[in-house]
Amino acid sequence: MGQHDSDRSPPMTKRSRNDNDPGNDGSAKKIRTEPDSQQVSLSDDASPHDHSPATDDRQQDFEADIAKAIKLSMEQAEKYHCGLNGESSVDGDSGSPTSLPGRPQQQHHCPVCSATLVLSIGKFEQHVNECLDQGGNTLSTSTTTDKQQTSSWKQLFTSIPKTLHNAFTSSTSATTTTTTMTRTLISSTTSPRRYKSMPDYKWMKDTNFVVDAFSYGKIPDCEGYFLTHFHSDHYGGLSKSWSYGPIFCSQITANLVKHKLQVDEGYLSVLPMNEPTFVLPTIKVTLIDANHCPGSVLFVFDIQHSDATWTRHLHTGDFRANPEMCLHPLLRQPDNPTIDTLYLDTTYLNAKYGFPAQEECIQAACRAVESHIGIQDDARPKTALDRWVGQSAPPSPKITQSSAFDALMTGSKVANRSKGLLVVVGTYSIGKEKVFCALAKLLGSKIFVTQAKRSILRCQENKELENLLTLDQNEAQVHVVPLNHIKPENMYAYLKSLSPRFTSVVAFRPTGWTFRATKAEETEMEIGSLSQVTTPPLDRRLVLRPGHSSPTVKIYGVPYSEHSSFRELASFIASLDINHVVPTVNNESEKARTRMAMYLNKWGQDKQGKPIQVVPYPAISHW
DNA sequence: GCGATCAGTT
DNA sequence: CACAACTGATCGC
Repeated sequence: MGQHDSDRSPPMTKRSRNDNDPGNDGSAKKIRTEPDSQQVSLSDDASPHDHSPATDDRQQDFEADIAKAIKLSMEQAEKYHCGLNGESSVDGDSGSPTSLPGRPQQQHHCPVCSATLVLSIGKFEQHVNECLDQGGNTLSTSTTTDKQQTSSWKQLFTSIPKTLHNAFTSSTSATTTTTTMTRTLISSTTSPRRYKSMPDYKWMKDTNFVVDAFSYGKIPDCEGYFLTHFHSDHYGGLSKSWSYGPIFCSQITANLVKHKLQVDEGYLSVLPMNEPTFVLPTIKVTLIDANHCPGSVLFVFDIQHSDATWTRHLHTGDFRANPEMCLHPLLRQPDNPTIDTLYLDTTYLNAKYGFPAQEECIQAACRAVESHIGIQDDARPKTALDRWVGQSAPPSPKITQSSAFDALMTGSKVANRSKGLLVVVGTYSIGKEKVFCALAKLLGSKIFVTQAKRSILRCQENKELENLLTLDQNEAQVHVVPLNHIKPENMYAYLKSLSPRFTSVVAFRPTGWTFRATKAEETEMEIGSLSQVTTPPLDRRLVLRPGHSSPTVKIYGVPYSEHSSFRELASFIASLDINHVVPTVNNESEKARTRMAMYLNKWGQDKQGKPIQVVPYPAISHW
């Protein structure tokens, strides 16, 4: 996102950054029972959630206008910042935050009160801020003086929670809109950090818990911070100075948080896997493996109400959906309660994202390595088979023959033939372990990692994995390096540094976006019914093609994703009983939101009146 | 010098 | 160009 960095804390401020953190929208409510305004209903009583194209377009214009206006306001507010606490303003640099003299007046739409206003940008900002301050209950079009604007900013970041609380308890659709809008505006990319507020979907409904929300400072009334997994875009804001409340997560994630961020152990509350655990007298939480990265979990929240009834919500964090999850004793239908609200990882909730199962990718990577072992064999006379294998895009039946051929060779012979071949796998700090483990197994090799990487892997408490690791580059034919190191120049240099132990290198970049559905597949997915979308493709063969290829260096992208594909998301939704879905990814774009709502509504309709059963699968590990 | 954040990169 | 997630640079304190 193109962030503009025009906003710095004024030097004289006495408030700490955290004090400035608004943590505002919606944060002051008690138990939340309002439906999130962005959720999509999958239930029979599916209330249409106003996503007509016309509305969206206008909405988009509003947001764009407002984002601009807000940015300007922020800059102006910045100048006043010293006065925000009601302390005497420091004179000097503040200057006059005028309404930009010389600007023509133009028509604007206030996103809060919906009024159409003909005002200069500066005056318009004042109006919007006033509206925001009042929780959207004003229809006033009056402008404010500069001084009033100052106090209006103070209010926005200190008093809004109360305002919104009131708004929430009075529960009108207008205030719901306001809440969402407030969030949208303030968290827009043009806003300075300390004004960032938390999106609604971070609150777990019917609780005072938040999920993956560490970058908003202290969140008022928040009783617990849940962390789904250890990736920086989810733990962002966590550091050793964390003191805002208990963090609930898996053992592996807790290990990583301790090791990498030095968060005080006292704040870490490890929950067991697969075992409903009371975190409050009326709330139990179950962790289920999310199939994303080590330690990643789904959170099942079961909440008991005062009338002794229970409500269930499921937060997927980041996840790669598979049949195993839907067959989990605590999720499978019909043995378990309906999921009222599903907080869904919608990263790839778009028909253009179709990619193979992880197993298929790993197989394909293994076949690629096998083909290079063939090429490496200078001693062996060239056969027709070798010539096939040596082609850059060998037809897959011949690949199969190659695998069969290699399988016939004795272990030592394979090892000998591949001795000078180095296999490099790129990873982020955690994740993609299955890829390098499978390759190491194929080659009967250990895995080279740096010390730093080893201590990260040790957080998984997996002795089998640890025993495969080595710190000696020469001892392992499989090397794990940071993903962004895998580019041609680096690989040539790396190979040279390891000469003469290794003579060629095959490198893999496992990443989700290498692969795209064909246009035809995309169209079918786009318009297909739920059962059509969940139907697997007939041809699931995957042949990797190197993105870079020379006699000594080959680099392959592998469509190895740790997020669900479009088809898997559809399969997951089809396999469970769900009332509502709240997307947790791609929410910033109106276009994406509309698109996601469209799919979810359609699928919801397709499910009507049909019994819930797990979508047929070729293996329990994938659809 | 440390912590936080953003732009750039694959 | 898609995306997620990381690194390095830069800023403020």
